[in-house]
Amino acid sequence: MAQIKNESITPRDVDFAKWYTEICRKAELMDYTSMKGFIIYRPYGFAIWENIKKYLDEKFKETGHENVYLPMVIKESLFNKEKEHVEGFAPETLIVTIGGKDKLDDPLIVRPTSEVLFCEHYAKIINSYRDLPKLYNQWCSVVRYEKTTRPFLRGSEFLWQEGHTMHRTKEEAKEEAIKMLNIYDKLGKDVLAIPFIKGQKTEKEKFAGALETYTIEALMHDGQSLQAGTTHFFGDSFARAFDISFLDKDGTRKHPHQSSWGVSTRLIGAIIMVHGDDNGLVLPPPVAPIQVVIVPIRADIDENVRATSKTIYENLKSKGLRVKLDDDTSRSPGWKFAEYEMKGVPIRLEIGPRDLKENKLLMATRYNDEKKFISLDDIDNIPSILDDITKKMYDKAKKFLEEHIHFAKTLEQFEEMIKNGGYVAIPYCGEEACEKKMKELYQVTARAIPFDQKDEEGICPICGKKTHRIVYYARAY
RNA sequence: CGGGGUAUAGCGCAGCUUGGUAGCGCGUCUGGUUCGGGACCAGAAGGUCAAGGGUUCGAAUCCCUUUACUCCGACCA
Repeated sequence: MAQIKNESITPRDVDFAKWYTEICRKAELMDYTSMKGFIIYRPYGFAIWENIKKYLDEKFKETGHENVYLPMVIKESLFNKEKEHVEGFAPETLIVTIGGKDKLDDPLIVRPTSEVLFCEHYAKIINSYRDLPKLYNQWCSVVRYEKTTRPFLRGSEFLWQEGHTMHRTKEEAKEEAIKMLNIYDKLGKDVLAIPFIKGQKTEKEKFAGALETYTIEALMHDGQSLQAGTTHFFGDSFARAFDISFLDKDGTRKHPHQSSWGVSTRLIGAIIMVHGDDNGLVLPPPVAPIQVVIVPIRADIDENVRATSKTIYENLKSKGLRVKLDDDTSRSPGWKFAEYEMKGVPIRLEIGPRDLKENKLLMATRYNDEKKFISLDDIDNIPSILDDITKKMYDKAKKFLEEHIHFAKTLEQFEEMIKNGGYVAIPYCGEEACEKKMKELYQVTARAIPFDQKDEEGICPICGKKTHRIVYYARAY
């Protein structure tokens, strides 16, 4: 159990929301601007995003995707082509109506997502089965004019990647959506140390215009669920609306099938709320802008401390680690300890004259708040210690997740179980009316129909219909 | 978009009820002593009191409008 060392931050269990925003600011991840919902990603926060981006970009390329860049505005008449899509996004679009001094006849919508732009382009470049699949991805920002905003979780503008792909067959497009969901899941395990629930969205919760939406849901420390990423299978509805077709091998003209998928800077919010504690941020090593910080003690008077710190710094750097040597003697060690804990640096090495005489130094690990002596030779093991930290953080989060999944057969059981937060599963009849009822009764939404479920007969506790599926409900961000 | 709360120095706040010279703590800068869990002393800098309007001889303070943040709902990555 981490003892509270930093008195300047609101404890997590006292006021989770306040704790969250304090971390965002005090760990120097972001700052507000005078435009509602538009935030500044400060270097430390942006670096986390860059690390996520780097991992994903490699994975995308490994799986045959190409990066492109499309315009940030979409003219209204183009946007209006796919009915469901428009209805889904219309309430939160930001629209440019003036260019120079002239009022625009066809206003420009600042992209809330780029499906229609991709479709307009695909219509021109897809003519033959040989042109398929098209596997495009775009790194950009999108604008959704939100009514209530929170740093990283919900803003008027956020950074993301959006993959948009076109395929010859329905099966292939659907397979793509599942494949990318699995890449996100792997990102969670390898990079974010966050276990996800993988599943399908209900009719009510799926993306505007999609046939099926798949989701990764993460459980925050306060028991609420966060939709961390989604992938969509569109079928050929957009292709029909945008008149995209190709001549297949058999000589007939067909509409290609489409997928899209995205994760956003919301993942930073997930990292904060899954791993953070009362001393601040706790970063999994793969995303940490600083993985190891070296704090020399009495470096001003001790040549050995100074030289050894430098040697260790160079050594770790040569291993490809992101390491910082903080030899600023105008700050006390105590100040530095608190500072790097607030910033969630996974490993801190304290190098002082006393220990150095015995050829050892202190290693503090952030995620479990432990300090132990290691020998100078152990420095070479730090890369594997960092890997281990990622695994342990994942295991810890997974245990928390598993402890917060329950199964209810009746509404009475549901009511009792949902009080403690987390997910409560009930038999899923598929009726939207039942979902709405659940929301009215318990302020919960259907988060996912998990892929991983037993084929057991159950009865929807709302309408009484028989079913073989279950759905997870939770309060959500 | 509905209901509440907030806005005074970089951060946290007092001052407002009862209008009359802009305050405190932390941080910042300088010098010195310090340095193994947010050190100490001395000195200094830093503010159109969110913005706009009104009342008044005079407004941080009273009135109106707008904006942002925040919490609770409705809507969503």
